[in-house]
Amino acid sequence: MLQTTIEMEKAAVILKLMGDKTRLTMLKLIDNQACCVCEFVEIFQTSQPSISQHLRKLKDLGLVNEERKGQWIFYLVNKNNEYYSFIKPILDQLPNQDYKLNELEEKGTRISCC
Amino acid sequence: MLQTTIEMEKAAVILKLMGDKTRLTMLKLIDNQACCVCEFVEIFQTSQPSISQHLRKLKDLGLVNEERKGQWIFYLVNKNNEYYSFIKPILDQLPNQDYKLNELEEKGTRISCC
DNA sequence: TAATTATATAACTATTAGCTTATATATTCA
DNA sequence: TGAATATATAAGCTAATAGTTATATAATTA
Repeated sequence: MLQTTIEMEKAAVILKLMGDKTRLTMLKLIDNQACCVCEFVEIFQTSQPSISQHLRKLKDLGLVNEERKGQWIFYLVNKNNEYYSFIKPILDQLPNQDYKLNELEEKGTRISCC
Repeated sequence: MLQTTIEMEKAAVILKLMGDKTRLTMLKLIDNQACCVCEFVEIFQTSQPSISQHLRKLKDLGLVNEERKGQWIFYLVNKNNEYYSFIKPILDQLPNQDYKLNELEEKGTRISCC
């Protein structure tokens, strides 16, 4: 078969991280477009440290990249990560979450990255 | 797109369940062939209640089916479950675990279901 | 340069999850 | 029917996880 294979251990770690609604939604969102911490705070209506801690876990596994743009730090799914091919088919089955960003856009609280 | 879609909430619950090495390996094994509790106990070298509790969680979500054959209860991935199409592509990326059953076969501890 | 804004991190707390031990139930077999 | 085998479940313990509060760092702006 042409299927890629991943060690069970690693797969379980990744799936556990994805098995959290906040992190899963984050990944789905930033598979398309970069988002900064303060946007996540508004989208998920939770505290900034909570968001940062979720992002930290995703970053530690290499699933996301961060990029500072001035005072903001933008996060984006790391498509070069060796496990991207594992998570991509999962993300593709999830409902699009872009409406969450559109809501920010309408409220004028979207941070447009240059 | 022709992609199936699943609610975020449900997806997160399923991924969390799959994010455990024991349960993930179980699912991969019984995607092909039925296994009974005592086989899992031997494969994972853990206690019977622990195995039963893992299976219980998978069963509660409808991911697996059980079928009694005499004194044994065999478990199998439920391919009729509405979320099977969600988990199948994940399982397909995992390395085949059948060698674990082959080991039982050699040791003579495989329970052959009629 | 001081105040403000964005983010990260550390410490603490509460909740959850997994395992163990003990026990109950169901089936088989002598 | 009584003993043995297979499985489930409940209760309790411990470890892991997620969130909160407090604080530190970095960049921006007045």
